Amino acid sequence: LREEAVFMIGKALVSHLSAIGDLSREDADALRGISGEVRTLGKGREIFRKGDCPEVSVVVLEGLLARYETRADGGRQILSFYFPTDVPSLETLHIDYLDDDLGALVDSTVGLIRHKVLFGLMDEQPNLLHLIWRMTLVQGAICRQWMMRNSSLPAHARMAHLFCEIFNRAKAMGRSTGNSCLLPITQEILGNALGLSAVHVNRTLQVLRDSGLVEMKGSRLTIVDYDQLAEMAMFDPRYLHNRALAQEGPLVRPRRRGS
Amino acid sequence: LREEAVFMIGKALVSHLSAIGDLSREDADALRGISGEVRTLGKGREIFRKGDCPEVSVVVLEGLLARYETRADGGRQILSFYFPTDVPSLETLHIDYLDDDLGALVDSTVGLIRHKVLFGLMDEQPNLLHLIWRMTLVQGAICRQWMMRNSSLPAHARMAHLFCEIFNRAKAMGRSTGNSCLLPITQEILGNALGLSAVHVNRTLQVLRDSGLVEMKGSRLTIVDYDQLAEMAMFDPRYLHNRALAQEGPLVRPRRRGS
DNA sequence: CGAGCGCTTGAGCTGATTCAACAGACGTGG
DNA sequence: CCACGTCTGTTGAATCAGCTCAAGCGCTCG
Repeated sequence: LREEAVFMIGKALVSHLSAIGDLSREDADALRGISGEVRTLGKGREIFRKGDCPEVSVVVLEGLLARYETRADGGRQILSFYFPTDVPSLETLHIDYLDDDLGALVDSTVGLIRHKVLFGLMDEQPNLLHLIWRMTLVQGAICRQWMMRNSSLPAHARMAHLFCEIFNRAKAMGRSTGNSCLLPITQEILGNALGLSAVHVNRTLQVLRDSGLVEMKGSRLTIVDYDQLAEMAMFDPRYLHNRALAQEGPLVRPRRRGS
Repeated sequence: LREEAVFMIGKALVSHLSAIGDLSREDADALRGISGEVRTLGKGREIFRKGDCPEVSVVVLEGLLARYETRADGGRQILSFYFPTDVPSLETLHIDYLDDDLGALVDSTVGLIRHKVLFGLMDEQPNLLHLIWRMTLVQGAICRQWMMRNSSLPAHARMAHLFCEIFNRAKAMGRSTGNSCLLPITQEILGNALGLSAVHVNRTLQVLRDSGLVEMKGSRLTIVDYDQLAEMAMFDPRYLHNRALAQEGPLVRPRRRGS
């Protein structure tokens, strides 16, 4: 089982990188040859803390991680979500120390790859270096959208935008089922990401639900009316720089659900 | 004059990169050998637009650029400021197209370096590749702070935080004079960055001014009481990953982690 | 001199917050 | 198996931070 899990690290990287760029056969083989430690993380556990200087990078295999900053008053701001195949903490390859915490929002399993291994890989396959660099840049693009969203959209559009992003990311990684995907977070956590109070998240969510735009129950997010949701959020998936989403047209609207 | 200006491109890069990492003599010489086009940009002019796919990277030599997104309702969100020696649009090295606009907030002069030149440089000096990559990651760290700030700080702390960042960045690049630095922006632009209305920027600024924390007149920002300002903003300059600022703040030794 | 831009001020409004209470689901231990 | 605490979601009421609208002021520049 654990043996098998090790292969998951390479697989996750292959699937993530080929979604944002061209992966040659050799590149893919090299990635699949990666070995690393597989670790399970209990809900709420942190894997890196502000100030850490890790020698490994993390690949999410299952579950959900988040990067967040805890404020003095106890509140926290979530800076990004990491779903399976995402690679948080890539910046530790080139940066002296971490600015914020990285933790599991639910029970999760992650792969740890030593930087040494990654550097070796990138030395031999320059194309992989470009793709990994690109991955960090895509994360930057996502971060800018979060900032735009949290700074200048009203609550309902803010929430709609995040839902669109999450669903699109899930879909792009083959992790959506029809018009729904996993999203195992509480309303409070949603608030931490959106910069809203838990109470207001609750009320805003009700509006979206009652307008027939989304459902959110259990740990599953269901997009009932994507077009309207995307319009409300002014959502344009191109910032995700994901090939599976690239054709979604120059304006806000994707073709048809379930295409 | 223009001949001289060309050298500025290399100089700017040397000074910026050596502030965030170790630059060998050869690295520095290679950078100083860079040639590129120098261009002046009138206030309000854009150099890149959303959707562009430029073949050059920009180095700010003089003035102030910003990356911003214009919303449907006409409002805009500024996503980052670029002061002299900053390199916006680095992500175009590895990404298919730009997500937002890049424009000059005041009359500015920039250097344009062809990607080909940069790639050649990074091929020959791997250390430069690492440093340039790191530069993109530092920009990511700054972006996350902006998100934190705009999502979860009240107006006065938000403004204080931005002022601290701007002053620290200026100081780190040797562009501060005593406790002041250039900041040629209107209150409206400040609002575009902070996600606040111009009116509220005005009132908030008055509070900071009347409390004896900052002055802002002409195009100059003066930090009257840095300590109090930084405390109000919970500002910790380490996210700038700049060596000149490393010793500031309550020092926590970076821990080594991972195995 | 007038025009325009940026700053300032006031008044009223609204979106979001806080505080507080309660209901349902879940899991744990007795 | 039930009793209990905990965690999540829901609701109401009061409050407040920040917004909009609107007017006026003081530059600077043509």
